[in-house]
This record gives sequence, structure tokens and C-alpha cells, in this order.
Amino acid sequence: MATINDVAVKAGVSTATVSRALNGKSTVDPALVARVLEAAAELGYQPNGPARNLRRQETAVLALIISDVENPFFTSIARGVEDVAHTVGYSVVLCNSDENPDKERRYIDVAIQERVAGVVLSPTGTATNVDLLAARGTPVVAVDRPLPEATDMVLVDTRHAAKEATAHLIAQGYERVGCITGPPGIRTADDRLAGYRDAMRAAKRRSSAKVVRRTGYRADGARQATTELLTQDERPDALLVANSTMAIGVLDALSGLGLRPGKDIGVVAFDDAPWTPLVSPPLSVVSQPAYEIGRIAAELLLARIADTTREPTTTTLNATLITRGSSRR
Amino acid sequence: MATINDVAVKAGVSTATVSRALNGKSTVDPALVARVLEAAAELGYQPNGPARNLRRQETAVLALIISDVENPFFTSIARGVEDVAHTVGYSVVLCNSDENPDKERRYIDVAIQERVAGVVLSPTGTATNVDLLAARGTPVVAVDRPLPEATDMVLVDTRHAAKEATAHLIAQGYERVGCITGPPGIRTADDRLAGYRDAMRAAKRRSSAKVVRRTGYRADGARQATTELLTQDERPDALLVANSTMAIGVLDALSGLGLRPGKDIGVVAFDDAPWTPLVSPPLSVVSQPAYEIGRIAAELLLARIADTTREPTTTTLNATLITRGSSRR
DNA sequence: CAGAGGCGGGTAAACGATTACCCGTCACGC
DNA sequence: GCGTGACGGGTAATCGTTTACCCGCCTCTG
Repeated sequence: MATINDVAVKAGVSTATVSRALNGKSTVDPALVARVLEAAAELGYQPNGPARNLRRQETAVLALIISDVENPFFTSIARGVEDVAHTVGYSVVLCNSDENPDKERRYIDVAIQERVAGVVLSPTGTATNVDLLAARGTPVVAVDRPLPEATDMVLVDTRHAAKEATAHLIAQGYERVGCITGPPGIRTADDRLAGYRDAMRAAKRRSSAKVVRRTGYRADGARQATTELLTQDERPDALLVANSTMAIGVLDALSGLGLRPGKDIGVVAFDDAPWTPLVSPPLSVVSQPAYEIGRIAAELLLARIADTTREPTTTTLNATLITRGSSRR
Repeated sequence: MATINDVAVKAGVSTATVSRALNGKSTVDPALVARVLEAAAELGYQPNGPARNLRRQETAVLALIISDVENPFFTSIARGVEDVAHTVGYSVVLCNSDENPDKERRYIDVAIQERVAGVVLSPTGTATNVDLLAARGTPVVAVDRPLPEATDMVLVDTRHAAKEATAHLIAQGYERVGCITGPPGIRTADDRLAGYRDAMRAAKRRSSAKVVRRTGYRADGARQATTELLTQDERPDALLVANSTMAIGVLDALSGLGLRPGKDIGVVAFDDAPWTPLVSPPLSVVSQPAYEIGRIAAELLLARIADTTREPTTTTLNATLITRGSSRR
């Protein structure tokens, strides 16, 4: 592998000049620049990233740590982050914490060790991991879920959206609305449950623990929860489902039980996955602006990298309820 | 940020001993190890990755360059790669080439500059980009699509699967089977079309260019293509669709046209996305072993990193046709 | 008891870039 | 004609690790 020294020798100049010519930092004789460029091209010179990063004490890399690569909500965020980062020459590396604090911790360690310029994170929990970043001064932006630390955050008013969705189900005449949400401790799961309860209270409905289930944010947990809920005595006749991955499990269970969404049981799910209009009847959803979240998070992160002293801001975006057939009789 | 030197001073030993104690390379007095560990913990020492990588001339990072983070097929591959990599202490960074040779090129440059240990790549095209990696000696494994270079590859016998799927549609009594596939030059798109033609020829059907459309591997292109196909004179009464993202566009267009999959028009799509059983009627699919692809690719890559002289191998996996309601009248 | 050999641990040289510092040259002004 | 300043470009220090090499001490053997 050619080094800067090889290029320097070939072009008949010093390494300093090569560096300057290649980075355009200081003014170099155009003839020399041409010689250097030619030499570099002939040798197929690619700068050594680690060496550069070591010397510069900085990298043009952002880490994006999300909790599920297979969830379209998070991949949309990823796209938003990427699009912004690329326009300013940053690379994005995507890490998958799998809703697992250990993996999250490990990726945060990697991010610190590789000295990335900043981190976008959807925290799995209360995350003592994050103080490591704070301690080192690595800028962090939390997305989807808040952090106790004073960092920039981009959130969605998910509690309000859950309330609205539940109220919609009630208004549609469903008598006993239930809720399937994620594990305790994950803020979005808690908030969606809280919003559901808000709506029940506002409508003077008794929200029995019997119509609420908490399970992993995955299809199989939701499938099982649905079956349980609907084979007990106090059966709900409508469900608020906390994300689109779970919705797959729910819809699958319903079809197994021979229940038709909309007619037999109202369903509203979070996240407007691309397939939701295609099922029959089309699925009512709470659409979250995932791409926006990513875009804004990246912008905040870049701003903080440029100026570490900025006051942390919290941006809360709105989700919109899209009512379709699954919540109309 | 604490350096190894700070730790050495605090523990009252040399930096060499700290390095040895932390990496467990050579045998160090247990008492010293304890002192070093304690000092490191107190200082919150995190090794400087770039410095380490520079010195070691290697990194424990794999790059995974895929063409669409929003496509479940590729995210399943990602999971397979990750799972394997993590068990042996490698990190995986995910890059999104977006089916765009320029972005791919850029990510390959980044991978080279950062001196990653290896690359898993779903090539966008004939990809002259890849010789850069070859030239540098960075191990590469191609997934989903072949490379002209002699590298390890993990492929799917997609042409055969396409033929089988088409034959199935014909056997179900559909008269005029059409095909919607990806852009020319993308091997999977070409192969699926070839397989479709194989089946048509075998069944002595005339495969008119009028029932074939090529478009970007995305929902909107497929939506438009479907509408065009079905509003012309020679309307197909069945469609082979080349991936699940396109299937969304196709199903959407069909519902807009008031055509019921299965009854009015047979549909088989590639990729067993999680939602495919939920639409009505359930979508017949060609299920590709995406997770397996990722797993095997990672294993091949690690094997090649360990031994650069191995003969390149090509693994071809089988896809399985899952027939559901959308291909039965 | 002396010499050899082993082993733990320190010193310092890499790794490959960037950049502070310095030096030579040239132009310009007095 | 000489001093000064600007500027292009070279020399070498530096970033934080890892590790080759070396040294001193301890133990074991003849």
C-alpha cells in the first residue's frame, strides 16, 4: 500500500507538500499540485485513515446506534441521518443494539474508541452507558426516546398520539379498547400506554389491566399477547398496537382467530410501514415522521460538533393519525 | 482523555506493561495487572482506536455495503453478518449505497481508507470500484449479486427460482404472464427476467415485450409499470414481481385498478417480507434465505481474513416458492 | 559455586499522516 | 543597493499505541 512518502518521492517533493496539495490547505504551486496528483493517481494512493485520524484527533464519521435494523421506523431515521451527513462529507456507520443494553454499551465503547465525531442514539433504557460519551465530550443526540442527561433530543409526542388514536377507537364505537405495547422501561412503550390510559380516563372508561399486555417490540410477542387477550373472558373489541413490527403479529393472530379487523375488532398501530395500506382492510396507523427525525438529529449533531457550547435542545415532532378501514366498522 | 501513558504513570509501570496487561499478550505479574486495571478503571481509560489501528495495521471492523437499508431482504442479510461477526469480536458498520455506483464507490473508498478488515458487498453494477479493494488486498465477499473478479460470493439461484415461480403461474392457468423486474445491469433483475423467459419458452408461451417492464427496484416505479401494463391492449393476467419493495407498488396499483390478486390477476413476488402473509389474499412469494446469506458471507469473509490464500468459493443457495392465495384463482 | 537460560518488564522505535517552525528566494520600496 | 516582508516548501515533531530488543535477576544444573 502506497504511503504519502511514496507519493512524495515519486513527485520529487516532500511529504508536507503532498499533504498540502492533497488537502488544499495552504497554497501550493499549481505545477507541483499537478505532479503530486499525478503521482498519487499512478500509485493508487489512498490516505491511511487511522494515521490521519490519530494526528488530527478527529474523524468525519457519525455513529448511528438504533435498536432494530429490521424495523422500518428506524431505517427511515437512518436514511434521514445519512442524507444530511453525506451532504457535508461525513460518513455514517450504523450499529444495531437490538434493544439490548449490553450491545448498546459495546457499540458506545466502539464509538468512543474509534473517536467518532458524534453519536445518534435511540437509547434502550436509562442507559448509564451514555455518561461515557458525555464524560469524553462526544456529542450525542437522542432520537425517539429521551435521555436523563442534558443532550439534544428529537422526540415524537407519542403519548398524545396514543391518546388521540385511542380516543378515535372509542369514538368509532368500540366498547372495550385494549393495548399491546413494548416492555416496561422503554420510554416509547411507557408513553404509548400512558396516552392510551389518558384517553380511557377522559372517556370515563375503566381501563382494566386485563386488556393490556406488554411484550418485546417484536411480532411473535405481540402474536401471543393478542391470542391471550382474545381468548380470555374480558375480551377487548379494539386494540392500540405500539409499533408496526408488533402489528404484524397482531394481524396474524387475528386472522388465526377468524376476527376481521375493523368489523370484529378495531385496530390502530404505530408506524406507517409501507405495507400498511395493503392489508385488508387497510390498517389505521399513527404515522411518525421518521425521516424528519433522522434529518433533524443529524443537523443538531453537526451543529453541536461545530460548537460544543450550544444549549441542548429538545425537538418534539407530531405524529399524525391516519384512519383507515381497520378502525371503522 | 486519558492515554496509556497516564495509566502507566498512575500504576507506576511503563506503557509497555500497561499495553501487555490490557491485551493479555505476554505474561505479566498478576499484581501488576491488578494495579494497571485499577488505574485504567479510575481514569476511565479507553484505548485510542486510530492509534491502535495505525500501529497494528489492522482493524476488527467489517464493512457491509448494501444497496437499500429499507429493503427487508438486505436488513436480514445485515443481521446474519452481524450475528457472526459479533461472536468473534468484530464490529460491523453498515453502509447504504442506494443502488448508486457513486455512493458505492465512496463507501469503498472510506472502507479502504479506514483499513477495515473486510467488506461484504451487494454490488450495484459491474463495479470497477471493486478492483480498488482487490488491489489493496482487502478481502471481499459479494452477496446477492456476482462480481467478475475472483472473490467469494454468496448467491441465490434466482433464475431457477424465477422460472419455477413463472411455471407455477402458468400451471395455475394464467394465460398471459408478465414480469416486472429491476433495471438492466443489476444481475438479480436480469436473472429473474431470464428465469421468467426460460419458463415461458418451456411452456411454449410467447413472451411478448409488451408484458415485461423494467424499472427501479422501488415501489413507485413498480406502481407505474403495473398501471401501464394493465391499461394497454395486451394485458397480462399474472405478474412475476422481482422484489418485495416493488410488490408494494404492484399491489397498490392493482387495488387502484380494482383487480383482485389471485382471482383477476396472479401475483408472485420475490422476498418473503414479514407482511406478505397478511395481505388479502396472502401473497405468494419466492423466499430467499437472506439471514443465511449474511451468515455465510460473514463466515467466508472471516475465513479469508484469517487466510488470504484460500481459493475463492461461490455458494449458491436455493430459494423456495411459497404459494399462497395471490397465485390461485 | 559459577554459568546458562528463562522470564518479567523497561526503553525506544516504529506505524503514516498533519503541521509548527524555519529557511531561502524574490519583489518591492526607500 | 540593501533591508524587509511575503510566500512557497522542506525538516522534523507529534498524535497514542504496540512490540522488538535488551537488561537484570532468579533459578536450575553440572
